[in-house]
Amino acid sequence: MIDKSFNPQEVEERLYKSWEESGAFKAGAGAKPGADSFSIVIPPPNVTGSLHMGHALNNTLQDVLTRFERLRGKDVLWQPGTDHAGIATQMVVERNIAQQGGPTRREMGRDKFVELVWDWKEESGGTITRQLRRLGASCDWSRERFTMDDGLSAAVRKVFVALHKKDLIYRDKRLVNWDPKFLTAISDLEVVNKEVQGSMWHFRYPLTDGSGHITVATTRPETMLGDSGVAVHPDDERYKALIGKTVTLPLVGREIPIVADSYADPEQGSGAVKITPAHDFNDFEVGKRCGLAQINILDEHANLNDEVPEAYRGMERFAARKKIIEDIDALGLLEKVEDHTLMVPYGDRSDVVIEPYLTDQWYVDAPTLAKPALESVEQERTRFVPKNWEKTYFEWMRNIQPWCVSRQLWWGHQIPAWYGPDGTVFVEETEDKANAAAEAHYGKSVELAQDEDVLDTWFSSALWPFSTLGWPEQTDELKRYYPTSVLVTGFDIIFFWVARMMMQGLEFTGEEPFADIYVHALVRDKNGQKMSKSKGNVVDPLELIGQYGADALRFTLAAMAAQGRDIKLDESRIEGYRNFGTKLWNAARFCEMNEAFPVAGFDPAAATQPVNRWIAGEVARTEQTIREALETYKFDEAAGGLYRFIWNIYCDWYLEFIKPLLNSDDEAAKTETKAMAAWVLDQILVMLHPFSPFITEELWQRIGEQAGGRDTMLILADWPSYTHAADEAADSEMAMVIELINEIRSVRSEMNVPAGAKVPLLVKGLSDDDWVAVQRHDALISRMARLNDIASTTEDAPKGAIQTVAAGASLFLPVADVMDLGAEQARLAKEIDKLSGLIARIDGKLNNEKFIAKAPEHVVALERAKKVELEENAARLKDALARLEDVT
RNA sequence: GGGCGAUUAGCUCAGUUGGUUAGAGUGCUGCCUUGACAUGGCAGAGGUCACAAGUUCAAAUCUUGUAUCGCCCA
Repeated sequence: MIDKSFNPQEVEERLYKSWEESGAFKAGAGAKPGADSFSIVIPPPNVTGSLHMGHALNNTLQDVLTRFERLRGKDVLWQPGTDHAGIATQMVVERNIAQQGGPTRREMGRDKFVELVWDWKEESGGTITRQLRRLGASCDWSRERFTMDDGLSAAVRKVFVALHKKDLIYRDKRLVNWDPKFLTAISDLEVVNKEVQGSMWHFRYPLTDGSGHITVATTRPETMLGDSGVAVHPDDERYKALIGKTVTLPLVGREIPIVADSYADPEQGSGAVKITPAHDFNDFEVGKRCGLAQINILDEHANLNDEVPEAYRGMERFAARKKIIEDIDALGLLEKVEDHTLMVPYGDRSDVVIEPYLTDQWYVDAPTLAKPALESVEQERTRFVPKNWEKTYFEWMRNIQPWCVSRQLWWGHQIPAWYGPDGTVFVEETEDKANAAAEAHYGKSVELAQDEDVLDTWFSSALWPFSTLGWPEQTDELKRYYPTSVLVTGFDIIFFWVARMMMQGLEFTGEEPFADIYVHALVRDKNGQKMSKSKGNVVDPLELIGQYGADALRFTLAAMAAQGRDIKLDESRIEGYRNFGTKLWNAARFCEMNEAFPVAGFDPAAATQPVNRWIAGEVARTEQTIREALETYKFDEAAGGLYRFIWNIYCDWYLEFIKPLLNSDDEAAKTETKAMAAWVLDQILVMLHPFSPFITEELWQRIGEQAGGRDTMLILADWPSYTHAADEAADSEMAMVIELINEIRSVRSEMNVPAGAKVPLLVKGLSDDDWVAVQRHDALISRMARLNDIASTTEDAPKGAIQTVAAGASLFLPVADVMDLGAEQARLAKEIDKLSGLIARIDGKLNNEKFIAKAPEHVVALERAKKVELEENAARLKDALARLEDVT
């Protein structure tokens, strides 16, 4: 006997284990011979990560697709894994060591430190994959990959070398975003610009010829020590005469030129701008155009270096700012200070102010690689869903900058570049090859030193769709599963990851890495705020799983995943969908109690009972809805369709309809009905399984135990394919029955007929066919509308009868003893009023010549038919009201 | 400044190519311990579809503008 309610905690772990151990998650499990492949690579979470709502949504949707396609018999691979998250991981391990009072990473040295990171990874790196299991993710864990695995590392080296040989990777001295906390370069995407209240300082720079001064305005006074010029707009009349003169830089004494460059904005500040090419991205460009010196005044910690006057050397950048302002002021050169709002770059992980910093770094020629990646989407070989995200992609790809891929970290793929004694660089996949190349170059063997830097984590993530399948080896998996079917991801990493996978995939495999890119929403809290630790509004998906079960959380996320819209998660929705699970559970219990178990070889098309023919048609309709919705990534429609079918059709109507049949003496009808009830339940379990795998599998197995066993676990069962269509006669018959019951229930409730009281029903004016149907369904109508008799009449309503209309007929409920005449009059009047309003509206249309002339015929016909029906109903009710008034 | 999106019931959200009496969940009200389910059943109240103008026989839906909010990129 099935328990009274579903207990997720009890079954989730057990079922997950049995799925995984049985091999059901493995690539190709349950595939039909010759089946098409369906593959997804997981967006690899950081190995340091733990499951947040975004992951929960992202992986729920992937799992829905994966399970759906697996049920459909495709050759499915959901490829899981994690990335090594360079800075984040290094940071975590450094912090751990510091907390235990251990040496710093520099004290222990690179090899020892990297070893400790690996130890940490082995011990703690599995958190998020364990959490994905709790969510029910059916990925092929036997193929789990890590971006620093040997195979993936080999792929990284191969790609680096190949790009280098094609000059698509090169070393260059440029300004980078320098993180002075982590002492590494970071990419533009890892910088967050924050608006802060600062000041605009106006400094006077004396002209070297003593003829006065020029005032420059700056938000970063400390950089003036590195100034190598002053720029004014070439058309700015105020300064035209000064172009070509020089100023003597205060505090430093350096003589620097005044140059003309349209970068200087006459409207901003004083219209003259100091130029510090080594410490500002715009100034760098101006400096190049005007031939100004690049003077680096900072060290890697962003303290002032030896390029500045002795008084400032070694000072921290913000302390230096303060002192410089004071010193300029003391010289009488501080003209004024204004309040100013400005954008300041911060490191997204370090949260310190980022310095533009002049260093040697490795760059990927992204502009070149971007071209084919752009065409792929333009020519729709890869499609964004929803489509509007392609604009974001285009925008980024068309303005893409060289990608700085070197990082001054120890945790990551060390760059496969070796330097000879004279600095000549040898880029090769292995040290041996580098040595050989060096020997060929120098004519003798020399000592080489490998580049100390590692690659940006996204460099290896960009290879994920093919490196995880074994590339550069031409493996079977690569042939079967690449290109992948769909990438499921959030829009926040379109730049970081999607664009880069497109570029590398095309460059190295010649094919787009995925056919579709489904971009899902961001999960926000119920007030629409982005969840973040600092705001403290983070909802932990694991807590929700503990509270409501994984199925409820998954169903909620899928039901709310409408395209192009963020998800504001309200816990009451999860509760509602948990209840939905309970509802299904009890429907299964009902079937069990009535010994409605699946019958082998049952053919729904052969059913004879109208209720059964009707529900079989509803099942087919539902299947079509779900399938089409999932094929177009409309997860919300699929979930909604299932919800409505299961609760509002199967439970609310079908199971109620069949109760009299199950208790009848008609053995044939009983047998058919039991088999149908069980068959529909099985269909439900299969179709709901992608969304709520645990409860459906549990029911599948429990029902199976009592029905002589199942051929397979639900996870590997077959998605239905029906040969029968809806039976229109059965549909309209049951629709008529439903209409009658609804109308009687409604009118009873409105007239306060006690819920327990059974009353007789008289029907007048029903068509012959409908009357036959009513008689056929006498038992269930009586039960559901709480009637003790149903009879046909040609007479007017008896005294004291409630009157209403449905199915084109008049319905009389003689309840003289409980009838409140006044209330009945009021009810009828209100009803007539409502109908009159509707009729007037239709008349408005039908009396409009233009409507008749221009609207399509079927629309006009529909309005006419509606009018006739409404008028009939109104006439009946008016009649009823008139007779009531006679009585009073 | 550029781009994208949102505004529909108290709250969270659906609403296909214009034609429905504008829906669901949750909350609210009334009734019901009716043999699957009170994590439930039945019935009900609740909406000028942000605002304005336009296109159309017909607008929640299309166009333009306004307001408010959000995100991304400068």
